[in-house]
Amino acid sequence: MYPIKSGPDEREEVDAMSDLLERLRARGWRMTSQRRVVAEVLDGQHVHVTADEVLAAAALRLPEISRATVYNTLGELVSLGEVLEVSTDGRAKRYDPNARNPHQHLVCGGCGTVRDVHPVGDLVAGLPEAERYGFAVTGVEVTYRGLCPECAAAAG
Amino acid sequence: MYPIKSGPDEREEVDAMSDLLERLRARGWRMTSQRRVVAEVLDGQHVHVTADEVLAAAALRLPEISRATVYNTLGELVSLGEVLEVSTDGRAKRYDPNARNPHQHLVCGGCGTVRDVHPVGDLVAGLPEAERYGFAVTGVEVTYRGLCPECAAAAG
DNA sequence: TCCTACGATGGACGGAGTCCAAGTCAAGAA
DNA sequence: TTCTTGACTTGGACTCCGTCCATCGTAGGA
Repeated sequence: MYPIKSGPDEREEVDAMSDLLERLRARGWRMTSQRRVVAEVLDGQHVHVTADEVLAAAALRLPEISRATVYNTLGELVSLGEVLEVSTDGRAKRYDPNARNPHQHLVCGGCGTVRDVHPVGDLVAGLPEAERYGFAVTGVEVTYRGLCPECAAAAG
Repeated sequence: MYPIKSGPDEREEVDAMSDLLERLRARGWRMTSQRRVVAEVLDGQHVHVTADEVLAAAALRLPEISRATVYNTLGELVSLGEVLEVSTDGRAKRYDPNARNPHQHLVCGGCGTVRDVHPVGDLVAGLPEAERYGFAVTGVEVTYRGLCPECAAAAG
């Protein structure tokens, strides 16, 4: 029913998947085929996908899945902390399945590609006390901007 | 024709304004009443406004101004480097007239207030070469997240 | 003053996301 | 196994943000 390719890496992925599905079930998620497919699509991704891309990928397995369901499910995964929402360009939000591993983003101004990166040093510490205006600073999001090798080459 | 109020503070603002208008004229801007009004609206702002807020404020002075004109003018101001485009949430872009002074943003997770802040150190340098994946990194945007004193107090 | 190319207009359009009423079904209870 | 029920899904309408385009208007140079 689900055209899951098999291969040498498959076992590990399926196990990671079960972890995610188990965590979701443990938090009281009613496990529907739609939610399972959305979770699986995200879990297999190593890039940051848009809701539309999730919908397209999910529809390959479950053609009748609706846009509203995809948005609902993504929203729930975000509020459960399993997925990060990233809006790098003011256009479509992207979803980052790598939420359990703290990281920042490197975005290509040409093609929009987003890569996870890991800067060194304490980023929050870079903001002096005098610049905090009494805020309790709890986190920081960093987006590095540039051109990927392909776009840089195309730009001459 | 232009219902510009006059008052004790008016002189200073008009001078700063003339600077901006002069810069724009020097860059070959054809000075229309619409562009003048949009530039004036932005220049008077110390907060980060949406295109819609700019339109509303501009329409007070020039009721027949169109949305397309406001977007065009904002786009030009951005590409001239006079105004920064900021998208802190995935919703409407905001425009930051403080473009001539490099800065980052501190956002309150409670009320959404955005403050300009000035972190110390070279932020781009925090990204190791090995983490750049061949990208030509040209800039960095940092958003510090936290709670402002009021929201922190309200949260207990 | 006249010309003309640049800019403004406003309405249509498109993408992203939300909302809602009606139908469906997962999973616990009996 | 078969209810039962309320959480979930559907799809279409809707909103919001922004862009496009044909047409009209006008700033500013000749």
